[in-house]
This record gives sequence, structure tokens and C-alpha cells, in this order.
Amino acid sequence: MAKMLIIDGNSLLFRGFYATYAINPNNIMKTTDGFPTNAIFAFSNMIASLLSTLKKDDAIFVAFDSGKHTFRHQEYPEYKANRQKTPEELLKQMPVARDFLDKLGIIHYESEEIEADDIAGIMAKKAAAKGYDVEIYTSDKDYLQLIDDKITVELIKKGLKEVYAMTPESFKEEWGFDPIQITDYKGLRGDDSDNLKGIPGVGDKTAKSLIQKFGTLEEIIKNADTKSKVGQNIIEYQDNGRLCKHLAIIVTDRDLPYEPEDLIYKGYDFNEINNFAQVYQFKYLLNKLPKSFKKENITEEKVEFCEVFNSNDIDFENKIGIGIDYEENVNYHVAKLFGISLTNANKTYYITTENLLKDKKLLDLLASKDIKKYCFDYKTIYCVLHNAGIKINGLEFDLLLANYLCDSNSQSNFEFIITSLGYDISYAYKNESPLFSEGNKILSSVKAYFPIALAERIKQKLLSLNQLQLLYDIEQPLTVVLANMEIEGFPLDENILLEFKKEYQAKADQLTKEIYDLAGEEFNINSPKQVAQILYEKLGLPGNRKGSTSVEHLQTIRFHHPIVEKILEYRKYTKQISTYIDGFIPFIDNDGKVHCTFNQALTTTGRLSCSEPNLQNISTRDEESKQIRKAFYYKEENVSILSLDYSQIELRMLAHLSNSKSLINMFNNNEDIHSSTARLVFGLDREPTSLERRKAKAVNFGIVYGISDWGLSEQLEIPVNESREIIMNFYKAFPEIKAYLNKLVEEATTNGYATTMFNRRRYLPEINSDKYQLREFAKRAAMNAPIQGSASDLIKIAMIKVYDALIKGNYKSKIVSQIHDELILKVYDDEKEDVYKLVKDIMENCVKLHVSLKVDGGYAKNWYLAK
DNA sequence: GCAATCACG
DNA sequence: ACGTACGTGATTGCT
Repeated sequence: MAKMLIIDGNSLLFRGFYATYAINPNNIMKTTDGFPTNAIFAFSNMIASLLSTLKKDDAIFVAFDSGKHTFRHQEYPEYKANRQKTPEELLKQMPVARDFLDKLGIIHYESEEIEADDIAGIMAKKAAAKGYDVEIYTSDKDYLQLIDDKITVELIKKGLKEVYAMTPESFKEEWGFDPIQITDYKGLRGDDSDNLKGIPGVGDKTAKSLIQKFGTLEEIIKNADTKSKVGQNIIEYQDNGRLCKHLAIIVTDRDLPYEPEDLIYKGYDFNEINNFAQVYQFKYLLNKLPKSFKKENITEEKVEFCEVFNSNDIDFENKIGIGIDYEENVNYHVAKLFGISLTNANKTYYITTENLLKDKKLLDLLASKDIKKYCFDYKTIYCVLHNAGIKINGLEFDLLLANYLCDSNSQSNFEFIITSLGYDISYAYKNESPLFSEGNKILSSVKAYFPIALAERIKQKLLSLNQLQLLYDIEQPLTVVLANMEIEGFPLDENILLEFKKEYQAKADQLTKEIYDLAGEEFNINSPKQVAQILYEKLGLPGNRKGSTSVEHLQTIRFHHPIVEKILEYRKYTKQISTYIDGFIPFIDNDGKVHCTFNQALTTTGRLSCSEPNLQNISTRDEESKQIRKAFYYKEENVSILSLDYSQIELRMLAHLSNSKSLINMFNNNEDIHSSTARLVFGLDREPTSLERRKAKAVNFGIVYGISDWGLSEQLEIPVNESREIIMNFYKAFPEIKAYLNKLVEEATTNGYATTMFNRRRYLPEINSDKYQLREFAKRAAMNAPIQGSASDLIKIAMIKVYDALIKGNYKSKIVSQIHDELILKVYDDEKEDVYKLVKDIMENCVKLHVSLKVDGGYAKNWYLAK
């Protein structure tokens, strides 16, 4: 017989909320922008696991409490009057739970007149009469009166993980009477949580034995033994008892707008739930829902592949989808290639590396520039194939990059992207497959299939956003450049690193001793908490409001006590050792080089980022730390490092974008930009003092970051009044910049996104948030993203042109790294002067702006000396 | 797994 | 009344 689940929604939400709130109210689960989700997390998990128990034609229904004007409140004004106020964090989650049910297609109901238990009771009786086996999920014992041979109450235990099934038999065993008599029990005992006072002096034992003896409250009152204290109380408080019983009775003689058949579960829309999971940041929600109830509009697109041993059975035209089967849990520069999948979007083939390497026709197909390749993450494919001795050319469409252009905020994760495009591919990630012998042939086939299958749809989208050129002229050509940079690597000498380590370690050891002496005790200097304890509590130094021990604050108190400077120095040396020496050594390959990864689909602004190891944050500001750069050099006699960087690329970009006359002139006259800014802002007819220049420099940076008076005052440690005046004067001196920044915020507010010079977008949905903090943050991002992003577009173009020019000119020199406004090249001495001129020229002229571009740099034996 | 810290542009 | 400069990655301590 079909089953019906009826759920007490409030009960589930409250239990879910307090399960973690009770442990620590300050540390409940929240989304990254601070929306509490602990209750809906537990709620959605419970609902998901209940759905998994449903079969076809089973029904599910959720009842909520809503009104404060039910018949119980009207009959007894004090009803539930003692309830504590529901915490704000839980209130916020209430509507979300209902939204979740709507998205799942689960019917829920609430009413002003009756409560959740009445709603559940009415539906339970109706369903039972129609033959359903009813299970009611709640933690409220009032529901137990509904139990009969067709209705079971599943009591939810504290952790929500366990439920305790109450049937007529188990009820009787535990309580000693029939379920319906729970109302008589309530009449005697009352209910604190509903603010119902029963008969004083009647405890659990007495209540149970009285009910067993007389059956109902009415009989108990009639037979009360007036000689005993309990009996006297029963007589005296009988009205109380009658009221409690009356209010505890679940009413089942009302109507609901639903019949049991209406509640038969029909399934959920995969996209709707995917969106919900994204908004509330539940990673695994989709996996927890039963596949059997996914609605048809979401396709589980099973990619069938057949394994082939050579190319004889494969017939392709001029385009193929390609995916690789490789070791996914290690750095891809050392990952083994097990095989590859190829598809024409109709038939999909898999071939092992061993067989592929023997097949000239297939190798030619891959190496051919004329055969168009569709894939996800071409750079990884390029590198892994390269390490297996296989060449690939002819990139036509990279879904990773295309998706990143569509929305730089979205995760660059294959499963996530395909899922949000409406396909369920979770089967490709299940290890149950017998085909899962070494890598994941299914996944590589899925990764081959979807890019080619979806390419037209995504291209249309990019076309409509005017971003197709960004994909074809910048990101895709660049990914080949980056692949070659990563493969080429950057030389790093372990022995030199170890020499530095010896030096830094000795200094750190000496400082440790001195710090312990000054502190009068030993402690972990690496622990900010312990450092704060020593500085602010033991030594009584002035702390800031957060008790932070950051450099910014320690600098300000460094004359108060000699320990402060020692701690700063200690941190400097240990940072060098842990991050740049011990952290780098494991990445030095047998070829004496580090092969980092340039992440091309990660930042929100369009910049690259660099990892494993990060070559973009090697020390340069501190002279002693900068020494580490000496370990980066070519051992070959005739090879040097060439470093070229743009001077003030972002401010020049701002000058161009805003068309600011003054700023453009300052750059075109080759002036010291911060000094000139100082003269204009402070109205000087002399050279600015160093303090004035420092202030102007901070304003210039601040403008690029989306300035705020508070931020500038913090940076310069000046009063907000003063920073506000400086900003006003800056805007007076550069009126076009003021107008431009205003325009950026305005456009982002109406469009919901900001754009760069080359049409890259950054979506800023929070710019219309009603939360001040989120809104202001989005405004600053709206000012910064076009500047930072356009500069990044520009250097990407330069890189592509440099890469092409080096190949075209038959140079042996190569680009090896990029640090946002700087390119690093490996140059052979016999061509280094030519390459220097060539690269400088390309960098300065690759894009024509209203302002000149200036590139400085030079070559030397090691990275420290280059520049 | 997250916060604090510090390295870069 | 309230809390902010923009964009990153790696290491450490701590729950």
C-alpha cells in the first residue's frame, strides 16, 4: 500500500536550529555573506533523506504553524504566552524552508486558525481512511494521540539523525494506556511549553496510574478521592485540567484544501534545486536527493563510450571533443596519462595512452592545427599530453574559459558548470563503476562530450554579450602561451635556498632566545594568540581594538618595548623559511626548475593567479628578503633573465578610461606621477615634501581601489577630516576621474555588472543589496574592476603578441612568468638585446591608448639583479 | 576547515 | 549607528 509522510515543519526547523545554536550561538553555519543556514541545512538534509524512502505513488506533506490567532489562542489568551522570542537567525530561515519545499515540489500548508498538529491530524485521518500507511515526523508528543493501526508517529530525537517509531503497541508498552488517552494525561500534567498548568501535585507516575484506573480525565474527576491531597487538588483544579485536555485535543473535523491524492510526490526540478544549493552554499544537497524523483526536463545525459585499440574504427571530420583520463589528485605537471576520450558528439571513443602512442593517425589528428579541438581546460590537457610525449594543436573551444567569461564569479569546476547548464553527470563521479580500474574513463568521456555538445549554446551567449572576441582573441590564445610557460618552468637552485635557510634560521634562533628573555618566559612566537597575551596582557603594551598583532599595529608600538621589533624580525625570517624555502623545495623538478600553475579562470577581475608554487609573491619590498631572488637563475653560461614591467599601468589605464586631461599630460610629459599629483592636490608651486608626495601616492592607490575617506585615513594614519579634504581636492584637480568613477558605479547599479576595456564583465549583484556593507563593497569593486581588469587584458594581449613574435623571429628565448604588470623571460645572450627591444616595443604598443605606456626593465644573470 | 598573518601586484 | 580601501596564495595555529 502507498505511504504518506506528514512532517511537522516547525518541529524539524526548531530542532535543526537549536542542534548547533545551543552549542555555540555565535558560531552557527552561515553563507559567506552572513545569512544563517544551520536550520535549513538540517531541514533540507532530513527532507532529502525522507524523500529517498518514497516510492512511486507515495505522498508527502509538510504542516507549519503560522498564526497567533488560532482557536486555542482565542479560547485561552495565555496559550503559548510564555514562549521565548524566536532568535532572529531562525526567523530568517523560516521562509527559506518553505521556498525549498516549493522548489522540491512538496506541498506544505499552514493556517491562521489551526496549528500544525491539527493540519497533520486532519490529513493523517483522511489518508488513513483511504488506505495510506501514514508516518508523521515530529518531536511533539501531542501528536501521539493520532496513533492507530494505519498511523505511526516517528519521534525525532535530539540529533535529528535518529527517529523513534511509535505504533499502538509500542505506545501502550511505554505509556501503559491507549494513544488517545494522551489528552487525558495532558489534562492532568499540563504542558509548560504551551503555558498550560495542569493539576498541581500530579506527577508522571500518578497521572499514568489514574488513567489506567479510570480511563478518562472526566472519570478521574468524578472518582476523585477527596480524602487525599491529590484528590482535593483534582477537584479544586478540575477546570484547569479540562481546559488543558481540551486544548491538547487535535481537531480533525475541519477541511483542508488538499486531498491525499494531491500530495503524491511528483518529483523535483534539478535546476531549481541546483540554484537553491548555490545560493545557500550547500555543496552536497544535490547528491543527497534521490535520482528517481528528478523531473524529465533535466537530462541525465549518459555518455556511452566504446574502447578502441587503434584509429581504424574511428571516423572524425574536422572537429573533435577531447577529454583526458589522468591522475587527478596530483599536480598535473607530474600526472600520469592513462588514456584519452575523443568524440564527435555522436559517438565517443576511449583509447589508452599505450595504444594512442602507437597510432600515428591519431597522433597526427591531435597535432593538426586544422582539426578543431573542443574541451574543458585545454592548458591541463596540453601539459599532461606534453609529458606523455603527445602534441596537441587547434584549440577551438575551451568550456572552462568560455564559462569564466560568462561569469567570473562562478566556480570553475566541471561538474558544477555542467550541472548548472541543466545536466546531471553525478554518475561520472561514482567509483562504483567497474570501469574505474585506474583513472576515470567515464569522466574523461563526459569531459570530451559536453564541451563539443554545448559549444554552440555558449558561443551564442558570448556573442550576445559581445565577448566572443575576448574568448577567441585573448583567453584561448593565451592559454597556449601559459601552457608553454608552465612547461618551460623557472629555474630555482636548491643549494642557494639552503644557504639562505642556514642564515635565516640562525637569525631566527637568536631572536627566539632574545624574545624569550624579554618576555620572561617561553611561548610559541608563531601563535598570534600567545604573542597578544605576552604583549598586551603580560607586558601591558597598547593593543588595538581587535587585539591584533599585525605588522601595521606592531610598527606603531615598536618603540614601547624592544621585544616588538624582535618579533617583527623573527616573523620576517620564519616567513622566508616556511614559505619561500621549505615551501618551494618540494616543487623543484629534476630539471632544476619549478613548474607553477597559472590559474586562468579564477580571479573576479580577469587577472591571472599563480599557485604550486606561487611565483607572483616573491619578496621584493624588503631588501634582505629580496635576496632570495638570487636563487632564481640559469646555470647555463649563455642564458639570462629578462624582466620588463609596466610603469604605473593601472593609473595609466585610469587616465585613458577617464580621459583625464591632467593625468594624461602628466604621463605623456614623463613626470613623477605622485609628485605631480601632490602639486595639483595641495596647490603647490614648489616641489612637494616627502610627506606630501606620500599622501598623493596613497590617494592614487586609493582611487584605483575605489577610495573611501576612512580607508585613506587608516592608510595614512591621519584624521578622516583630512583624508576627506584630500579626496575632494583630488576630484577638483581631476574632474574627469570623478565623473568616470561616478559613471562606473551608476552603470554597475543599473546593469548589475562592470566591464573592462575589452568587454570582460564582473557581475556585482550586491551593488543593490540593502545591506550597507555589501553594497559599499560592490561599489568599490565597480570602480576597481574596470581598471585592474583592463590592465590585465592589456598585458594578456602583450603576452600573446610576444609569444608569437618570438616564434616568428625564430628566437630561442621564451616567456617564463607574469606578475600582473611584469613579464619575465628566459633570454639567450646572443639574442638578449634584440629580445629586450622587441618585447619592450610590443608591451608599449600592443594597445593604443590616449596615454603613452612605459616599460622599464633589464636582464641579468639572476632574478635579483634583473631590473 | 577557518582565521590570522604576510608575501606580491 | 555602522564598518570598509582592490586583487591574489601559502603557512601556521587552533577547534
